[in-house]
Amino acid sequence: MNIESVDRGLAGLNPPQRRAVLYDGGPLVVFAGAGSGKTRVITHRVAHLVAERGVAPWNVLAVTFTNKAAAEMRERLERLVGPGARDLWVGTFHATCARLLRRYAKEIGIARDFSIYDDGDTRAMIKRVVADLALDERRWDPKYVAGRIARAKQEVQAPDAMELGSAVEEPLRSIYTRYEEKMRAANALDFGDLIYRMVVALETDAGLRAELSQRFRHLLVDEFQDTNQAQYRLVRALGASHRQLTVVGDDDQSIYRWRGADRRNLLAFRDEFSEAATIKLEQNYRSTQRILRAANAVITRASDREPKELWTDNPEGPKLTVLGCEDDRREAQLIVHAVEELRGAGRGLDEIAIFYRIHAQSRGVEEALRAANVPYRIVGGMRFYDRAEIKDLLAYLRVVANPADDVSLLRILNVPARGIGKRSIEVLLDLAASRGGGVYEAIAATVAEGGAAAKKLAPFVGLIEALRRQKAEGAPLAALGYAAYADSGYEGWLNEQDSPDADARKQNLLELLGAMQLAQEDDAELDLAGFLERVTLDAGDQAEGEEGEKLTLMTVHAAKGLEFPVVIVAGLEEDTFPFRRTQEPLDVEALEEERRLAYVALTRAEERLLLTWARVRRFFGRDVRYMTPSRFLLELPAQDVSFAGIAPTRAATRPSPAAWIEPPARRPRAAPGDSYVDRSEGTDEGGGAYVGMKVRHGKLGLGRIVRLDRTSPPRAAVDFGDGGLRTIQLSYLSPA
DNA sequence: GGATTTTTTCTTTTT
DNA sequence: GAAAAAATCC
Repeated sequence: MNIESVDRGLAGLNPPQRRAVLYDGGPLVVFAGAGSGKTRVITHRVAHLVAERGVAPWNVLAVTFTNKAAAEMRERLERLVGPGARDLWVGTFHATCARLLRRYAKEIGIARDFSIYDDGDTRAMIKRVVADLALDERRWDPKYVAGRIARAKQEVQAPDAMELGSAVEEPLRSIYTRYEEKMRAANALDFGDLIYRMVVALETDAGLRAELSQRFRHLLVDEFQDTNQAQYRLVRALGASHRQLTVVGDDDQSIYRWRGADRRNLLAFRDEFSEAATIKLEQNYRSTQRILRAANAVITRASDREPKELWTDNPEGPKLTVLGCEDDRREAQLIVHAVEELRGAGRGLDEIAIFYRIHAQSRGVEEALRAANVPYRIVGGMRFYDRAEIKDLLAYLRVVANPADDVSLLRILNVPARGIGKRSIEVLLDLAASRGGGVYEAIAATVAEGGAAAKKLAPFVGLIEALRRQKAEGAPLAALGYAAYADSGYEGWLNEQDSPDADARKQNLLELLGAMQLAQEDDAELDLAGFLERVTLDAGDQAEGEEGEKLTLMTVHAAKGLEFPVVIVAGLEEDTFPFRRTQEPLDVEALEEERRLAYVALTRAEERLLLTWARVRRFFGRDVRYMTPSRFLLELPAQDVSFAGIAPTRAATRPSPAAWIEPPARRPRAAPGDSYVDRSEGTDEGGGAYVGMKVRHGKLGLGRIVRLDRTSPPRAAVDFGDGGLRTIQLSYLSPA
């Protein structure tokens, strides 16, 4: 990573960078190409405002998208501005809004101690809503519904304004409505709410708008091409009056369309703030000529981009390497070989990063690295705070902090087991519904009434009450956490199990308690709600083990904003990168985003770039699929690339989709009731199945095959009529 | 009611 | 190949 030797003052800045730092005339748009010193411009601009123009630090708000970016910005600002940097408002959109929502809870009309629901909690809530409304969970899959509600919030659409594809989607609106009611009852906000609620509050309450515009006299937004509608409106509401707005972005690096981001916001901003000045940063300080040419070759094929030409004074550098491998295991091995070679040549492990398109690709590489004893760390992925035991303990704490938090309550009510089973929970839910209150109140009422049910519930109520008392008495965070861990019986439960798995869980929980203690030592003001907010909004990297030089593994998305001397990008195959969901066509917009993502990947590299692909890839540990090289590989400038292993030619192209479909050749030879495939044999190509054949599935009943997939094991898409179209392994089907 | 075994599904990308 | 869901056993 670059060392900033001349970070102080303006000496280290080139003319456009300097203009961006010093600009003093209202709204400013900075188009900042990859590696053009964007963060440096933002931090220097903030420092300039505070040090030279006499702006108070607490009047400056700088917004980023990721916690990583926010942390880096804060760190650099502390170096530039000194202790005053502590009073700057620097944070992600979500964290900033959460902070404001708590501070202005009263004005906005929410309770200050709200819980923040992550995707899992949100889905659990939607599941309950779908059940409440007696809708079919298969049709209204909580994950899908959550996506739709999230999108509505990104577009600032209340339930009655929700956009629907057609009338058959009408239930979505009911689900959304009911969901909002239940969230309010649970005193909970989801990720989308944090922005959405803040926007609505600002747009409807002129007083609040005036106050916050006054507070944030200068507003800077990083990665503006990744803003969605709600975030755009938030920025507008805060900045429209004083117009001291600086937005920085690069339409070529817009990679969050799926999260509602609209890269046209960058252009929309220029229209709306028509007096805005535009400054383009086009000199790249990061990469070699070759790397930049390769990246440019990929991005110039994108359509509809703001014209710009990235250039560099850096040396030509070595050629890129493209490595074709037989299969994914070999790919992982060869990557590890390359890493060891680089190490032998004097590279530190912290100078090397491996990127992949999806997290699932990490496993293979991890195995090879472990086998070779190469230390590594993974950014993102299965996060520490996603582990079941961690979420359990946090759920206890959330119930303590927010009595109305039903989702957390239901999570832990019977964990560890207290004899409160499905039936009892149903009764409690009914009781809560009929009393019109929360589940906890229903439990308390049941206990007060006495009787058989009360016997099992009373200790639980006692536990929660005791914890609440400790919290009210000002117990330190870690003490509260330990009390929840020990007194809930969780500790004893794990002790009983005496398995390696239980030991690992104990270890994780102790780590969480340690983290609580550290967090409070760091910030004495931090209360329980604040801690819970932090762990929800900043899932953090997996717990850092022992220190030391480590190789970094992450998705390309996680890599945005970072740079490494050596970058290895794995899995450059069609359908892997560019990614395509099985059976879904890759639409033009999605492909464009994959292209920008590839551009992001390539532009992370300073000196060396190794791109790998595998001809065969295994999925789900079993499926085998034949891959073809990514189109992005084929687009690289030949003079800048050296090829190793299997050559990536178009000739290696996959058989056309038609060839994938088994021709309707043989008639079924099996008698009804037989299975087509011996279930111990995963290699059978599909026996006598053919398109159009009638089949029976144990659960789904009768259906007709509409497509055969020559995967291993073979699968078929089967139309079950009312049951819908499903893709199922042939081994689960029998002739009908 | 709860624990244990088996079956089934699941893979973008993140706050 | 792991996590979630379902089925089965105690």
